[in-house]
Formats: sequence, C-alpha cells, structure tokens
Amino acid sequence: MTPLPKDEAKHRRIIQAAIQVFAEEGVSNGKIANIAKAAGIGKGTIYEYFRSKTEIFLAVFEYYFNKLLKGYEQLIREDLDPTRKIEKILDYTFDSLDEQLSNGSSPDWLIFLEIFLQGYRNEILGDGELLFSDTLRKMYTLFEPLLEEGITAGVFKSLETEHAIFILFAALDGIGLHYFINRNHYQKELLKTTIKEIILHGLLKTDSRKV
Amino acid sequence: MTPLPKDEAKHRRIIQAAIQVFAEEGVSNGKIANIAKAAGIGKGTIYEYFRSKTEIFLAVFEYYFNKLLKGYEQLIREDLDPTRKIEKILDYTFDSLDEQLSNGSSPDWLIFLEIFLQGYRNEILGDGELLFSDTLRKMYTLFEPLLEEGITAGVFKSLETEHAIFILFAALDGIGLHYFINRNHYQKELLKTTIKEIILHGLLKTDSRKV
Amino acid sequence: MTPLPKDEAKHRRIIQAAIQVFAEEGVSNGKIANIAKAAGIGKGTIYEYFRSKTEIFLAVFEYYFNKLLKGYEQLIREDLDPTRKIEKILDYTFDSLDEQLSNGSSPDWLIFLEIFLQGYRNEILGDGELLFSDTLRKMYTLFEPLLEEGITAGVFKSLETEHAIFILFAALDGIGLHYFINRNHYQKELLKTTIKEIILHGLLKTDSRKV
Amino acid sequence: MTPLPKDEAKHRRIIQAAIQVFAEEGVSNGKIANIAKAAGIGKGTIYEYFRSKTEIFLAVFEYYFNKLLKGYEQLIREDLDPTRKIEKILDYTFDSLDEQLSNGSSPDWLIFLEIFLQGYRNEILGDGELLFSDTLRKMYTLFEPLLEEGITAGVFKSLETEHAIFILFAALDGIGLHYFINRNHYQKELLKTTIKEIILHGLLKTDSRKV
DNA sequence: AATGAATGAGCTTTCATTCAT
DNA sequence: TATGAATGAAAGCTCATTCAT
Repeated sequence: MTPLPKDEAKHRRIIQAAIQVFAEEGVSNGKIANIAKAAGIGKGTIYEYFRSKTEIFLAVFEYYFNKLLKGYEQLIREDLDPTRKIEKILDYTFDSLDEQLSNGSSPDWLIFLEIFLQGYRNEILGDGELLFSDTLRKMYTLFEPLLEEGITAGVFKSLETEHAIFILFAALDGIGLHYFINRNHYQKELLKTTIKEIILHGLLKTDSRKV
Repeated sequence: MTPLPKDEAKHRRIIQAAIQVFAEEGVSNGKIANIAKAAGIGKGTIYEYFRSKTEIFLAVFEYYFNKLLKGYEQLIREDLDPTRKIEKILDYTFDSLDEQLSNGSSPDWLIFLEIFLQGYRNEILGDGELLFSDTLRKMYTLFEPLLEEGITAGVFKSLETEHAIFILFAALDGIGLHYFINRNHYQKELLKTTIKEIILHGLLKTDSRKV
Repeated sequence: MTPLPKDEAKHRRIIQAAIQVFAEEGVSNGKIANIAKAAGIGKGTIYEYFRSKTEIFLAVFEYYFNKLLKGYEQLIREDLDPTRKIEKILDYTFDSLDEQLSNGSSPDWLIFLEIFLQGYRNEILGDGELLFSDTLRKMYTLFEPLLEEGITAGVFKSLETEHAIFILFAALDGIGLHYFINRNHYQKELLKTTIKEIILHGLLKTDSRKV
Repeated sequence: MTPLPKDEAKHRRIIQAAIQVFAEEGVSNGKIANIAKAAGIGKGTIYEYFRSKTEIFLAVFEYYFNKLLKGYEQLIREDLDPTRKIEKILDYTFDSLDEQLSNGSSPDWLIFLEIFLQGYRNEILGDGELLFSDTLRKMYTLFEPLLEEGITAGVFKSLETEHAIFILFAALDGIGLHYFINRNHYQKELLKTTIKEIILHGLLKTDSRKV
C-alpha cells in the first residue's frame, strides 16, 4: 500500500503537471483530466502513480515543503554570524518568490497555501492525519538553532526561543504572501531593508528601556 | 445588475449560513443546499438574493473585510499614543481570533483566506475585477496614519511609511494565521509580549548604531 | 435516512424502468442513465428517489418478493383441501410465468435471481445485512401451514414439516426456473400433470411399504 | 477463430484462477487483473489464451458443465437398480455441494448460475449462440435412460420420460441451490431422507388410486 | 415571494484491452 | 512467448441552477 510509482521521472512529471493545473484552476477545482493532458499522458495513467486526487495533493504539498525546507536548511547551515543569516533568509525569500514569478508566473505559494487550508480543515474536522500542523512546526524548529546561536553569542536578546522563532517564521510567511500578492506595488529592495531594520532594530527610535 | 436583495435580514441570514457552511465544508466544497438549510429557507430562495455561488463568495468576503476593517478602524481612532496603539492592535488580533474559536470554533480566518485565494487567482488569470489585491491595499492604508503619527511625534524611526506599514500588516497577518493553526502549542500571552518586544525594540540586544 | 421518496408514482416508475433495464442489460450491467431514460426522467432525478444503485437493487428485489409473496399468500388462504391447494400453487406458478413472458417477455425471474446472487455473495463475504437468506426462509414458512394442515387432516404423510416444506419450495423454484428457460421445449399442461403425479403419488409404481 | 491455447496447463490455471476470482468478486465484477495475479502470470498473458473476458466466462462454464456431467454420468453408468440410483444421485448432489463448501467455501454453484444467467440473457436478446439452453437440455437427457430403465423394469410409473426427467432434474437443481444458500439451517441427512420419501413415494399418505 | 423537484454537465475513478519491449 | 505500463471509454454520482407551482 505504498509502492505505486514505477517510473520516477513520470511520477515527477505528474506532480509538475498538477502544480501547473492547480495554479490555473485552483486546487479543489483542478481536473485530473487536465493534469493528465498537461503531463502528456492518458487520464488512466495518473492512477498508476497516484491512488486518488487527494494523494496528488499530498505529493504536491510534500514537494513544496521539501523545496522550502531545503532552501532554508542550506542557508542556516552556512558559516555566517546570526544577524547576517537572518538577512540572507529574508533576501532569499523575496528572491525565490520573484524567481518563481518570472519562471512562468505560476503562483506556487498559493497552491501550497490552498492545499494547506484544505488539509488543515480536514485535520480539524477529524479526518486526515495530523499532518499539516505538525509539518508546519517542523518548519519552525528548523530556525531555532539560528536564534539560539545568536542568543548564546550575546548578539540577540534572550527571548524565549520557541515563541520567538514562531513569530519570526510566521511574520516571514505573512510578508512573503502579501509581497506575492502585491508584488507590483512595492519596491523589493526598499521592503527588504525596511524589514531588516524593523526586525533587527525595532520600530522605536530610542529604546527607552536602555539603562 | 445590482438590485436583487429585498429582505435585508434574510440577505444577512444567508451570508451567516454561508459562513457556517464554508467553515465546515470548505469554500469550493460548500453546498448551496446546505447554506439554504442552515439559513432555514428553500434552496431556490438563495437565488432570489444572490445570482450565483460566486456572488455569495464575494458577499462573505465583503462581510469579513468590513468586520476586520471596523475593528481596526476603531482601535486606530482611539486617543492613545502610537506605541500603545500598536500593542492594542496586536492584543486585539489575538483576542478576536481566540473569541472566534471559542464561539463554536468555526475557523473564519480560513474562509477569508480561501475566498481570497480563489478570487485572487481569477484576478491574475484575467477574469474577475481587480477586487482582491485592491481590497488588501485598502487595509494597509488604514494603518498608515498610525505610523505617520508615531514618526511625527518622534517616537518611531522615520521609515518609509508605505513599505513599513505593508510589512507590519503582512507580518501581523502571518502571525495571526500561524497562531490560529497552532493555537494549542503556544502560550498566547508569551507570544504577545515577544511580538511586541521584537517589533518595538528589535531582535538585537544592543543597537550598535545608537549614538 | 429513509424518507427520500416524494412522489410515490415516480418512485414506482423508476422501479419499473429498472426492471426493464436490468432485464435487457443484466443487473450489474444495467446503467443508471438507461433507467432514467426508460423512466422518462433525468439522470439526476434517480438520486432524488434512491441513494445508490444498490438501493435500486434492493427496491426491485423487494418489489418482486412482495409480488411473489402476495400471490402465494392468497392461494394458501383459500378454502380448499391441502391437496388441491398444492395443485393450485403449481398451476399458479406456471401460469404467472407464462403471463410474465407474454407481457413483453421481460424475464423477471432472472432479475430476481441475479439480484439475489449478487446480494447473497455480499452476505457471505461479510458485507451487507443477512437480508437475502432470511428473506428466503420467510418464503418457506409461508407454506408451512399448508403442510401442517394436510398432515393433521391425515391426508399427507407425517413428514418433518420444516424440511419437507423447504424441499417443496426449492423444487418448485427449480422447476419454475428451468421451465422459464426451456419454455419452448416442453408442454405446459403435461408438465403440470406430471409434477402433481410425482409430488403427490411419488415415482414408484407400487408403494412397497404399504401395509 | 479457435486455436489460441498453447500451454495446456497454463490454460487450465487461468480457468482455475478465474473461478477463484469470480467466486470472491462475482462474475461481472471479477477483474482480469486479479485473475492474472491468482494465476501467477502477467495480465497480458491472459490474452494469449483467451480473446476476451467473455471467452473466459464460457470456458469456466464449460469446465463446470463437464465436471457436473462427468459426476452424474458415472453414477448413471453404475450397475444398480434405478431406485437406488436416484437415491445415489441425490446423495451425491448434497455431498459434492458440502465438499465444495469445505474446500475453501468458494460458492462454485453461484458462479455457474451467474454465468448462466448472463449468457442466457444474451441468448434471448439475440446475441450469443444458442449455447446455454441447449447445454441445459443436454443435461436432462443424461438422466433419461435412468427413468426409462425404471419404467421398463416396471418399478417406476409409466410417465412421459422427457417431461418427467425435466422435472426431476429441475427439482434437484432448485433443491441444490436452496440447500446451498441455507446450508446452516437444515440437517443434511433429514433433507436427504425426506426428499427420497417424497420423490419416490409421494406426499399423500394413502394412494387413493390403488386398486 | 418562496419553494424544492428536476436536471444534465461534469467530475473522479475503474478496468478490459492493447502493444512496445 | 510473456509482460505490465498505458489508455480512454464508460460508469456512478454530485450539485449549481432553473422554473413550474
């Protein structure tokens, strides 16, 4: 009850086709027939590789998740001081969004979100495994060492890491999403600088608490 | 192409019913028949008030948007110093999320997001009016005076307001969404304090730039 | 979870259409679309009256069962001596088969059998309620009083009624089925006489056991 | 349009596999893929031995028919008086049914019937050769000598053999089928005795016609 | 104005059959 | 000769929408 995939390349092609179709038609609106057409295969062939539409959802979700994870993991492993790393993570997020958009303009982020929402609702409603919120938390934890490193080094404030990292990731996600939606109305570089400024140095001009 | 509604109360009841159904079944999965049932009216009657399911989407979206807008507008109009206002906005966001969840736990935020995604996709693809991204920007602008006030008063740094406010709102949205999804894994009060700390005073322990 | 049927007449019309289609195409081969067409309604309408194809099976089965039951019940209630009743039951079986065949020649008996087989298999395999074999036994019991009456009256041998009646009914069923299949190769009247002869007086010329 | 089979053993293995699959899934529901799996060969190989699923049906039918025929033929050829032969035929029918059921409980009789029904319907509807009802009559004739022998010997009444044998076989078939379905509710030995009693000596206590 | 029975386009999924290897 | 990946016709079922009452 797992070994369906035969031709690994075709398996990937179907996922790519699904992404394309979901991007154009929406996730719960995306038709299997169109995925097949986009993949250049017969409708029935889809079912040689995936047991159901839901299984395609999950595969697409996993694909994105791993892509995201890999990108961030690499950054976090780099030998840089924590402040610089945060800056790079921010830059990376914006840049990879832009890249996605130029590469055919398929709004990947939305697909991810849409699958997530659908899966998450099922999760709440009792069906489905606790996949989605767990997955998300796996993402947060990825960033924890970064924060801990900075705190240990005495560069960052000694915030409660678990909650602080949640905030940073969630904020980044929100900013990414909104940037994506409004990409034509804001200047990327200015956004990047401003975010760094606020996150690193805060909104207040003078820190009234300093001794 | 506008004057359908006759009985204003019934019109509202349908929207409420739609929210309830969308919350339980998802937006593109929510059935008109169930909306009618939840509203206590006949299936056909829905079509006396809305021309199509899409029109219901939009009405629900508008309803949420106005609710959000009203909540934030009120806060922004209050006679408080800008720093305190930002704190109240944060508190309000978390508290109203919690309230939504306790009131029957129907995940309103998700509905908003789901409708948004769907509408936004159509926007990109050329159908549909430029409603969604414009709407969003209307939201941002709401916060602008708050920032300007703080800058003028010399309390906030003199950031480029348009971009700064975009960031603050987007971050808040992301944090709200993730909090919603993970509400059982984090402590609300600790989150609130940490967010304020980071946004207001920044992540760095000592501001190397201070004179 | 029962009150689907609205228009009783249409409900019956669908069952009739199903019988017709099952007769022509077979039970598991009979298409919903064709049932709809035969009933002169839309495909979707079927599902306003039946939740699934299986539910149509069962309704058709029930229809036949009740028809059979009613026919035999009436005969058994008649005020005749037991021997004569057995003869009438036999006559009735043959005559109603012939009537079915002349009325458009749709082989109802086969449909009954086919549904039975399908349902019975599911029964064996664990799905499905113990409907079919129970139903069948309800049929047998119907004939029990007839036998008991004859025994009490000293006309029939004192056989173990439960088993004897099983045999008589099963034999009748078999004979009915085979007659149906071979109706053009045998003479009805001769069959009827011969059956009565064998069942009532036995195959042996001289009953060697007689005292 | 006949010479497909190459490897006789594999041909038989496919038939056996088909029986197994039909027994579990039903005839029109039985999947070629599963037959192949059960036969331990590739799906495509089936088509080297059979042109279509229908051809498999027919082969299975033929297989059963020959098995039945052989069993009864053997009994009829035995050197016993006609009365005893009838008794043995009855015993044999019950015993081989029981044996089938204990041998993995696959309901072979049902498969035979199901294929028969399907084939017979096509026969009626004009497709298909006149295979099924002819086949059945071949079965009846098998028993004719038995009856003739008894009549000639003066043991049996001088009934019209063709019709009488039809009745005896049809009754036996019905009894077999019903016994199969209700095998847990009746006592085999009691059934056997009662059947013999009724068939041989008739239902009536005193034969009023005897001189 | 309100209804819900009727509808059919359209969806996912299945599976007998083909055919390149 | 044997295979199983590929296929698409076809089937059951859903549901937004219509419209007679």
